[in-house]
Amino acid sequence: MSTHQGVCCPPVTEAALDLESSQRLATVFATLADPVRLQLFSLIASQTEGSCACDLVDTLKRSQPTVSHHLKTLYQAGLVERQRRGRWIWYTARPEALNEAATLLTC
Amino acid sequence: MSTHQGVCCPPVTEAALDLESSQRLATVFATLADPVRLQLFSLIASQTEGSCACDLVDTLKRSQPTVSHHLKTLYQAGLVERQRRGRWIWYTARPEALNEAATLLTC
DNA sequence: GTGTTATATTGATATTCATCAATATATAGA
DNA sequence: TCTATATATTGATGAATATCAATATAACAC
Repeated sequence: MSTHQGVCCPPVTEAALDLESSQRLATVFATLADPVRLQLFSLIASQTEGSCACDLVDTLKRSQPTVSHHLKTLYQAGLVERQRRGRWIWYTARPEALNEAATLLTC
Repeated sequence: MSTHQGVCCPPVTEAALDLESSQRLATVFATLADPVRLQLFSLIASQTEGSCACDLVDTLKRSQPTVSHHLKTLYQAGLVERQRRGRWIWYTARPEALNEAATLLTC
């Protein structure tokens, strides 16, 4: 963290972002910008043992392909990890990814 | 901030969000999810005295209506304030809004 | 008043993407 | 192998939105 006019500033306000940095950061926010996907992430993150994908369709009231699509998006953004257990796949949150995003916004 | 299984958790991971909460939070993230809009906000936030809208079109290399549209989005999301000075309108960042967003992500 | 400049709005278009049905892939059990 | 189940992928569609040209509004200078 550095300073700007004597006040501690997060990266977003410290200096103007160039287009490339903006694109990278915007991708993080875009991942959380869909309400269904955000709820999906919250569901997974609220269970320390993670969540079985088999349980998420019912809770979200979305089709299986839609849930699978959102899980893929979260995975590719580094927000969740996946682990196969037999026929099932369990997803767990990566809180580090959240911290990285928050670090961009605050000191 | 409360705890979950003995570990301090931000709201997003503390408990599963319902759909309504997810929609509200997702709106905050969606505002920052466009690279041009994020860069625009960063430009404004990096100047403590704010930025004149008249200077932003050249920097962003977008049309005047496009910049105006993004400024409106930022304003409606509470991320910036506007102030008319003669023929010009100056925009300043509201860092509180950033803190609110970050608070959702971390302890 | 007229003219000039700064910003906002309207309307149209193209792109992105959330969603689902259908299908494919993968794993376990018989 | 065959069947059943869990998850992923493909393809199509509709909705949301980023973008711009044209126009409108607002404020100053004259």
